[in-house]
Order: sequence, then C-alpha cells, then structure tokens
Amino acid sequence: VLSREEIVEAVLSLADRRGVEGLTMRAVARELGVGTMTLYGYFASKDELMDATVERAAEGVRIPADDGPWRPRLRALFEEIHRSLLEHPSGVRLRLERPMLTPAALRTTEAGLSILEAAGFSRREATRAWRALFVYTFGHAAFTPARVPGSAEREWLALLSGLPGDEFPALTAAAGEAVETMSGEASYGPGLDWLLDGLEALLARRTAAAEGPLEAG
Amino acid sequence: VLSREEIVEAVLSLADRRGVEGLTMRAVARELGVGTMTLYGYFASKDELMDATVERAAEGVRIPADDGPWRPRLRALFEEIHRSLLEHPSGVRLRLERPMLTPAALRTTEAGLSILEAAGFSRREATRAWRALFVYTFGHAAFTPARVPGSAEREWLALLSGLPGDEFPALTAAAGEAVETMSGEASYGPGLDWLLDGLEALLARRTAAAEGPLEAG
DNA sequence: ACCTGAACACCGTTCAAGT
DNA sequence: ACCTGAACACCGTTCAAGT
Repeated sequence: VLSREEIVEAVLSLADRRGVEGLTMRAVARELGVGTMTLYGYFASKDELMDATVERAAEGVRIPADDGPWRPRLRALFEEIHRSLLEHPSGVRLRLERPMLTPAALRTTEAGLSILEAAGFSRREATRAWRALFVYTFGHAAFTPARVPGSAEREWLALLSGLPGDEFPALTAAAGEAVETMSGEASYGPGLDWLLDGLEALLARRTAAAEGPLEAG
Repeated sequence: VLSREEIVEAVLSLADRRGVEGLTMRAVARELGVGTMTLYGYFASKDELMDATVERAAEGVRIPADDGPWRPRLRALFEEIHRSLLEHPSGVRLRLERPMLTPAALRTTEAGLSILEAAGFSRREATRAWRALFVYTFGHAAFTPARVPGSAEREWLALLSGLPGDEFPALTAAAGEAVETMSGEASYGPGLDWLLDGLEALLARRTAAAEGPLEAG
C-alpha cells in the first residue's frame, strides 16, 4: 500500500508546510500514519530519503526549448531553476556541500553547458560560467530569509536605521533599500543580468579578436 | 577563569578541525574541560554562542584602504571576504537563512555600499549590486564541497564520465573540467569579474547618457 | 558568584519480534 | 514479505543542587 513515491511526496508536503527543521523520520511517518521504522523498509537512511526528495523536486524544472540566441535561453533556464527553488525552499538546504549528481539534477547542467558551448565558449569557460550562474542562483535562494509576515523586516529596518551614523553612513542612509533587497525576490534578476553581461563581453572580445587578429595584438 | 572569548575561540578551533556537525555543546565543553552546563552561564543558548562565533570570524575580514578606482577596491573587498570564508568554512553554514546584522558583519556591507555609491551607483543599484556580490560569494563558499583528499573527486569524475552519452553529451565531454571547477577555488575569480563587468557596463551606460543625452534617446 | 550532574524531551537507527 | 515497538546512543536545555 505504501511506496517510495508516496513517502517522498509526504516529505515534500511536510517540508513546504513546516520547513526543514520539522523534517524528522518520526514526523514523516506520522504524516503517513505508519510506524517510524516502516520508512526504513523503503529507504536505507534519512539521507537517502532526503536525496530522493531533492531529486523529485529537481524533476519539476522545465528545460526551455533549444532554439533562439544563447543569452535569453540561458536566462530562461536560470529563471526556471530560481522558480523551482522558491517552490520548495527547503530543498536548497538539503543540497549544501554535497553535490547532487543525479539524473534529474544533471539535466539542467547538461542543458546549460550545451547552450554555453553552442554559443562559442570553450569547455573550461562553459563549466566556469555554469558554476558562477549556479552558485549565484542557489546562493540567492540559500541566503534569502525564510518567509516571514513582515515583522522581521520591520525589526531589520529598525536595527539598520539605528546604527551609529558616523560609523555606518552609507548603510543607515540605504536601510530601506537594503531591507527591501534582502527580503524581496526582485533582487534575483539584476545579478543574473550582470553575470550574463560579463559572459557576453567575454564572447564579444573573442569574436573581435578572431575577426581582427592584428588589432587584438 | 573562563570567558566568552575563550569559549568562542574553542568553538572556532573545533569547527575548523571537525566541521559543523561536530559542534555540540557537549563537545565544546569537553574541549574546554568543563561541564556542559557551564557554557550556559556565558551564553543563553547554542544559537547565541554560534552567533558570537560567526561575529568573531567576521572580525577577521580586513577592509581595504579607501582610495583608488571603485572596481579594484570592490574586487579586493570580496576577495578578502572569500578568503575569510575559506579560513573558517563552517561559518557559512551558520549564516544561512538568518541574516547576521551585527557590527563586524555589517562593517563589510558599509564598506561595499560606500564604494558603490562613491562610484556613482544609486542607492537602489548599490544595494542590489551588494546583494548580488554577497550572494555569489557566500553561495560559492556554501556550495563548494567540504575538503576531501581527492577520493571524492575521482568518484565524481567516474560518475559523470559514466553517464549515457546520448542523453548527456556536453556533460560527459566536459566531465574533467566540471569536476575541477566544482571542487577548485580557482572558480571564484571568474564569476566575480563577470559580475563586476556587468556593474561597470551599467555605470558606463549612465555616464554616456548623462554626457550625451541626445545620443541616448 | 560560579559551576554542574541528573533528568527531560527530542533525534536517527539497530534489533528482535510480530503478522 | 511487510511492518513495528522497545531500546540505544546521541542532542539542547531545565532544574535543583552543589561549592
């Protein structure tokens, strides 16, 4: 009557409702109405169950169609990864330090590398570009405070505005914008575009050098 | 005979040697040769002790001198933050989701915002730029696998090279570069430069518009 | 004032036992 | 074959008691 799928689904639902701290084997079992030890008949350990859950969430990332210029394609791919991370915020925590080298997670890597190499980046440049975009996107999700109904934001604003103005002139003046940027999701796009600007400039430099090698020397 | 300083020092040393998983109140007390409950005479909770430790580590970030052009200054500041995060890798984990709004941590924010505003960015642009650079830098540290003596890397290489080539053509071809980029520290610099490229382009666009408004229209 | 062992309510997991 | 309660070795922290 029970299955790995069903257990993973329960973990996802529990994670979205209660966050990653509430993710205990006892809580998952209670959610399903079974004994705690039943779970160990389907997964060897909690780590294995969490990996399966992250893998399940990674399957929800839709790979954009492979036509059109590289920049909007890459942008769409990362906006989609970003959206998927917002959908299951706890998932980010489960991917820290240990790389997820599973098919669903690697689908996005394959898509990204293929876009970058088709655009003309070398293999080394493509992997570094992927890494930069990945780290920025996952870092943004990991370092965005958990959903709070605004009371925390008022606290931060009070704290920042209340700093000694002679020691923190820029920060006290920008307190409002800082809190907004820290907690809002509007802050993802700009950084993504700046990274893409840098990649585009790298490509433009190489194209210019290839077309006019004498000028490049 | 004991002090908050001494306890924090013990946590830092324990974290560097054993990682963040080994950071238990019992282990910290054993390290100091005192009873576990003694620690609660100096810190109200484990969270408070961990915050104090992160604050202590943040004090180790040296703010670069405030002269010279904005880009190398900002670059030096983030290279220094990056270095400090490598020095105490566990610290990154302790800063997840909960922002550290303490004097030592905010010193770096103040320095960054002041560089950006002096360069000519608006307050909103400056906070977004700071956020992007912060998220990239901390994300890089958080998503770099813990120090492993190379055996893990060989495992990853085998795993990536062994993927089905028809489904993962770009990834299997770039397996070597991917593993290198994933585990090496050489991957921090390029992303930082791409972000700075984007910021520089933004500034250049505005300067051009201000100097020749007719051409910008 | 400063320190601390025992105890409580948790946790992941092993083991032996149920059907 | 599938499920599970009891028990073990942990955790952070409360409490009452030591000096």
